[in-house]
Amino acid sequence: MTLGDLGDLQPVAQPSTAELIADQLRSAIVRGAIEPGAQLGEADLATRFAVSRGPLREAMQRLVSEGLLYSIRNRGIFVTELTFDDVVDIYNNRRVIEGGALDLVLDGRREQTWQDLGTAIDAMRVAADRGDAGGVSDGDQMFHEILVAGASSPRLIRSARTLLVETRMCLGALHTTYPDLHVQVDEHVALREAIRTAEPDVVRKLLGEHLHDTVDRLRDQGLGGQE
Amino acid sequence: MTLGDLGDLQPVAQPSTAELIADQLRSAIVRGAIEPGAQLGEADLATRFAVSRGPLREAMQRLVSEGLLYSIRNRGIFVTELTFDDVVDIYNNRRVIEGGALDLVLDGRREQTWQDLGTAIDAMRVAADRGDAGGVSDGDQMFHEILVAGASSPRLIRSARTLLVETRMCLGALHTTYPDLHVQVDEHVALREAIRTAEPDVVRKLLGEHLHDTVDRLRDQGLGGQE
DNA sequence: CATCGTATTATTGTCAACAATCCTCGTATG
DNA sequence: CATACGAGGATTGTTGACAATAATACGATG
Repeated sequence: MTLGDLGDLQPVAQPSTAELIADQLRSAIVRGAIEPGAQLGEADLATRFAVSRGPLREAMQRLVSEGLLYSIRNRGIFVTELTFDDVVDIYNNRRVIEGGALDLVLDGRREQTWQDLGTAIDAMRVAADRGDAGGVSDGDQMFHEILVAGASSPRLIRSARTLLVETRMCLGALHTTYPDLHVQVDEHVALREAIRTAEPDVVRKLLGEHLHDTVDRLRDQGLGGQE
Repeated sequence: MTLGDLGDLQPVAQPSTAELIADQLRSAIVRGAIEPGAQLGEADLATRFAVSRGPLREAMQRLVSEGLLYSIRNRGIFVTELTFDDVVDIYNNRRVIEGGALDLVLDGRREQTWQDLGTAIDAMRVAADRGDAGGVSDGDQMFHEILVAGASSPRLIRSARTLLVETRMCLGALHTTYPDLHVQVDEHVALREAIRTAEPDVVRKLLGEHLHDTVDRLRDQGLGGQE
């Protein structure tokens, strides 16, 4: 008995409980539901997730190795609080990672990536039109995620993911950094067009400035000296 | 009661048990003591580490999030096996990460980093003189770790660590890739000198080629098509 | 003989109880 | 009054036992 054409079906991935809890926790932290510096009481959280402390602890260990949490022995696990130095480091890393991804994209997948980025642009525009700052921020993240995905490098994608999570962490602290939402959209539109047509050096520079601008805005608006 | 000058003492870090076990496991995997694809039996490992299954599972979750292990629900946790595509991806990422670190180093810490790299060079030379391939490999890793440390970016350092671990994983599979150990040393010496004196573009290019060479050697020697 | 169904066994997933550590608050003492 | 000491409570660290799932081997059936 031979099988017919079933399309490209992929193996079902049954995520472990630890992974599920880790995802929940991560989004809770990003959303700001748990504020930086706060301790994650095991008993409390365990009942909240309706699981025992065992799986919860496993999940927390994952986030520790991602750098979202830190643990002090016999005291507990806490949400990492980002200093301004961290913000700088995060954006430095984003420049490195996304810049590296960009190089790979420009080396043969420009058109495809340009097309994929359309989804994010559309989402941003719609959100901006109705003044939905959160939606624009979502679109922003989507844009950069798609950009990195264009490099089709599993490791770059993972690095970018954690960096984007950290980005949202500091953004969450001071809600929307752009004066006008449409400015944010336009910046990404320009970047997208450059990816299709401009010289590599130019695109690269544009991305660098785009990320540099954000860190400047963050410095001006919120955390001046140090956290 | 005021305290006198105690030097720059830093907070004592009592690592959690999970972290300790994770370190042990990581080195065991890198060393090749556990071969890729192998399942990590919990009961067996737990007795081996003289702990219960709880802490062990926590440690394994860390390595899962690092990508060294992967877990299949209700089946177990396994050591990830690197395909040739992974090798390419690892070296692409190393180019990105170490290249990014290099940019930061060249931007104001050239002399200092050049000096720091001396340690690694010395270690490599000594090892090469007595034909100790493993020692040279250690020095190689140290070199790249110091290089990235020069950028003093916690996140770049962590990314680089993970990548170096993965590098050693595939290297471990086919023991020493250099025809002559001294060639390997000389390549690093050239790179180090360039970091002190050469134009940024040149240094960057040199590093890129250095990493590219390695992947070529790996393709020639061991894994041709896939896996 | 190949295939399907089933019992067995081993391994993972989960939990609740116990031990160890730390924080807090009250008390004693100089 | 400030400090040191100690009891109590709460939280984390660890363990062993139990439940659930999947791999294996064996026998039944077409």
